[in-house]
Amino acid sequence: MSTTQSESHVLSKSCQYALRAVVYIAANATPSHLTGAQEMADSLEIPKHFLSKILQQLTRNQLVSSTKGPNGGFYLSEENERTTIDRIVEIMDGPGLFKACVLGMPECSAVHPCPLHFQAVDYRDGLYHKLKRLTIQELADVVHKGHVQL
Amino acid sequence: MSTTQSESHVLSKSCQYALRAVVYIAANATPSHLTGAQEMADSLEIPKHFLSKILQQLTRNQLVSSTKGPNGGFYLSEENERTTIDRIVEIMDGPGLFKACVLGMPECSAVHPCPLHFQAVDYRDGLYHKLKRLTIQELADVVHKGHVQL
DNA sequence: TGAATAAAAGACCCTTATATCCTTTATTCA
DNA sequence: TGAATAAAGGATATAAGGGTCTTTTATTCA
Ligand code: FES
Ligand code: FES
Repeated sequence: MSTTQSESHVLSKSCQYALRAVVYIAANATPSHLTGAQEMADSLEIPKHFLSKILQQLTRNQLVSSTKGPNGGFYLSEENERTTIDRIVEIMDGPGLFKACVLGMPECSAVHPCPLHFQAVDYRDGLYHKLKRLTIQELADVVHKGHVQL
Repeated sequence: MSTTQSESHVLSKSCQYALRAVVYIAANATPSHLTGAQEMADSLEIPKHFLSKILQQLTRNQLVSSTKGPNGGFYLSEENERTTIDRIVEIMDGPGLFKACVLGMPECSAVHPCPLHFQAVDYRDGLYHKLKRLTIQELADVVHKGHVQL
């Protein structure tokens, strides 16, 4: 009589880690002290090698910047700081997360709605539009002001 | 330079299938013709054996009713019809889906918010409260009136 | 009673997400 | 130059979700 529950989530773990890491970099990296993967892994309690993979993906897609070697690490260019959260989500979890039907139907629109479309769509779109306007820098500011956990 | 994207989702596939199946039963089962797993699998285009597993889980938890043998199948008792959607989601995906932090932090509250808490929480709660009040029967009615895909 | 039917149950496999390890490349500085 | 450092990259391992198959149990009805 074992009731197996598949753990579901809005954002994949990779995406959650990515967001926390980027905010961490924004809040902690300075020109004289870049943020290393090790430091981040320790501080955020994310498996180091997994974090590295994620950071690689983000740098490849130019959402964060990095330099190798001693005193190397990750940082954000001015342009990176203006990146909006939805871009990170899109890179990590793909586009379509905020487009897809909650019931997994092939189409999602008011013309071909599923039974839950009208209950779900405003929630989904609401969050999406907020993330579209929210920048890394803005999140980092919130962290600086304290009162949020990372 | 391959950018692997982990597919994420609000509801697990099992849960999506469960919801569609239950609504299908509500909309199609009659006392003289119960809904069989085969019929549902064909109509909803869900792998039959996988669907069976899911239906087993739902019947074990008394969210749907069933009888074996010829002319057997699934149906909803009056009580079943008054089940709210959130119960199904809870059985399939576990509680905590609507409680958990979007960034995966151990706590989620206004007292210990993550950087995205205030952007995400009202939408999350909004959907949750809708599903808490919405019954299977109400969804089935929408289907009967047409204009929704299943 | 027994053949047919359909759900219940359990064992098993495949794919994907998550996580770890090892090697290579770039950079610093003594 | 060369030793040390840290990211980049590739290969591999583990866990969970998704999916299939076979056997068992309950029910109907000829
Ligand atoms: S059709 Fe299902 S959410 Fe839009
Ligand atoms: S603490 Fe992250 S969503 Fe509430």
